[in-house]
Amino acid sequence: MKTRNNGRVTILDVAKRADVAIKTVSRVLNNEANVKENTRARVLRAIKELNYAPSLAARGLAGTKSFLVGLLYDNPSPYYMNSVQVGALQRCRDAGFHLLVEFCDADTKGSAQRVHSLITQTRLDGVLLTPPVSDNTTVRNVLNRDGIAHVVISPPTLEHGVSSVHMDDRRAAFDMVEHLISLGHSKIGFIKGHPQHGAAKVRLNGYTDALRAHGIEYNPALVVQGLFSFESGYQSAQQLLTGSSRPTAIFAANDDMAAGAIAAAHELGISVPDKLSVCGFDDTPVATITWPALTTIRQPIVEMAAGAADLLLAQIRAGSKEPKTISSHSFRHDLIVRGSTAQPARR
Amino acid sequence: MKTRNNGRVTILDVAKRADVAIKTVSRVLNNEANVKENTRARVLRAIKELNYAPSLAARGLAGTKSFLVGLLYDNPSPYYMNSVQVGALQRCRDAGFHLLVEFCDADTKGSAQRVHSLITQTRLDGVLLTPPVSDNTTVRNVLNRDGIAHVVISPPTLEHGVSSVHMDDRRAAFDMVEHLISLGHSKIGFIKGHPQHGAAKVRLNGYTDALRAHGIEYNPALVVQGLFSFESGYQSAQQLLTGSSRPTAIFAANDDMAAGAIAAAHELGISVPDKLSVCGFDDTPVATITWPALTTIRQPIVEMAAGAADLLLAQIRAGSKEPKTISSHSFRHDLIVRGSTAQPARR
DNA sequence: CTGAAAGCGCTTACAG
DNA sequence: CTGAAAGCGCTTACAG
Repeated sequence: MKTRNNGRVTILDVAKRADVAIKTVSRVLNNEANVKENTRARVLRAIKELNYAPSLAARGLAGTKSFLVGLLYDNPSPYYMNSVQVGALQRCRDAGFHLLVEFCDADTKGSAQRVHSLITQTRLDGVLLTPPVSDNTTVRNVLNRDGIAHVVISPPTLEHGVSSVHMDDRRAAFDMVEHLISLGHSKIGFIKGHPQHGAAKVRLNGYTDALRAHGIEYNPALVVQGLFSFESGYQSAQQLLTGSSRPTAIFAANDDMAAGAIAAAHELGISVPDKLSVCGFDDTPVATITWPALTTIRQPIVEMAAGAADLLLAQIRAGSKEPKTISSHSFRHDLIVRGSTAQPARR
Repeated sequence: MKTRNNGRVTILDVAKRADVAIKTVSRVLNNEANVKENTRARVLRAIKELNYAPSLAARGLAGTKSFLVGLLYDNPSPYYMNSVQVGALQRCRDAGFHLLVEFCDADTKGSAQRVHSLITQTRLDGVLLTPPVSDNTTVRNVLNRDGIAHVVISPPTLEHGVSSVHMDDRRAAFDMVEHLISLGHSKIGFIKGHPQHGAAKVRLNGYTDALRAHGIEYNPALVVQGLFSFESGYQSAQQLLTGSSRPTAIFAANDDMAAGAIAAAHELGISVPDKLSVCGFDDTPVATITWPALTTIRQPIVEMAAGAADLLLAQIRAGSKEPKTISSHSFRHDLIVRGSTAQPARR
């Protein structure tokens, strides 16, 4: 009998050594019931002695699970992405799953086709969607059609039938503006996030909510469009600070833009926080790198990603049992006050 | 004949539709020679019509390739890691490979065992090592023993028989110090990188080289230990700036620490660059977020990672043909002068 | 230039 | 509680 096996240790080697059938080894591998304690111990010993690890390809081909989870991303902030990966990776590893990172151009028409190919090729057990892919309904439709478990991280809006982890961005932005108002500010500028990112709009809503709640009239001249980048924050702040109605505080929809606003203030010789308060959103490391350090909203990204992985793994374990296990998990935000906000300068 | 196929499109469906044997479809899939143009076209059409994508698990199990590349990392800077991933991911995708991201604790004894398990489970075709995993000889030994193609990104030292991409860190640090000297500085502080990262030592060597080349005596009081983090840069700079021999310039072994040094200067009321020049290394986005923006060394991380992926994919394609194709690629650095360095203040 | 058969290393579906 | 057989969807090794 010829064989192409390159001396790799297979389930058959383990079975022989433990003097059982391969099916029994398989049972031990998959933690199935109905294995005598003694037999299980013998198999485990053989596995250890042979340094055996089962082939994912074979398991995937024969069974229903690939032990592969996909992480779809597109161009997010490096800090954000890194945190997501750390959180997701840890849970996947603990559960014996591997993480496949795939770039997913949010704009392109071809994304649906590419996600479908990815799934048929790799037989992904589940997929994690990060913003702005979270907003992409085309991709989500493909996932639904192909019956692939998925969890959306920070979806633009909460929907029935969609598993997600999220934070109350609107409330968080509200809290931040209230913080500024409580310091005595009323001319508060706002730099909006990327127009195509769902969370961006919600943060603007929180801003206007807070103004309304405190009887401050909304002034469109104080709201400018940003793109979530340092550069866009810099330009937007410049616009606000050299315009006709100069704010005493600027709230940027993320930390990078807030850092840009601080740079613009430095350049214009406007000292922060004495003459201008600046605050951001997310509490990425950027927030402590600026001078002064940023008052911001802490978003627990690592925990959220870990939570998303937990939800996904639970769905995968449940399999295709009806009803589908849809669940969402909401995370708390925190207002982090640092040196970049203070009372407005006296006249 | 019962079947467990869940209505998935397989190579057999394609073969039937194109009226050929599955072997012929396989040939087309793998771009093998010896297929009549007409036949190939017929098969390709069937593939398109059926929206067929071959199962990686089946290909991996039957053949010699898994189409999976591993990226081993441990705790690097988010910016660095993100850039590496972007560069590697793009090339892998273009070549039809998928990227498996795996955390690899550089310290732990168990890393060898875990890497071996990873390889036997997933049958990775190749592995990319990022610093500080690049320094881990235990992991590299496992890779060699298991005969897995791998490329090391920025290894601590260049070795024969190891494929790598790298930059001349020593020369780059030399250039930076020479820049400071040319501005008129002679009391130049240095903040060292993490003691366990290979590149860190090399940058220190470049610093001492430059001093020697310009007849400036090495002063140990001007060299302090950092950890590549913002916080460690902050503390190290504080130490340098409040010590007995205060430098007129500080060169930090990466941008994060340089940002920390700028923060320390701000806190002590020492203006940058008027009273103190500060410079970093890497040219991450951090370098443009600080105020003033950092003079630094640009390291082409995305290009280096893409180059590493190219080398790895070439090795994989070459297969186990002797002699092993070991090659290294050296990348050029650039000195980027921004606002954080200037002539020293006059007495 | 094309194809029929065996095999990759597991799990599924049964049987006992 | 355990096992023998079939099958997953491909590639390898041949044969023609």
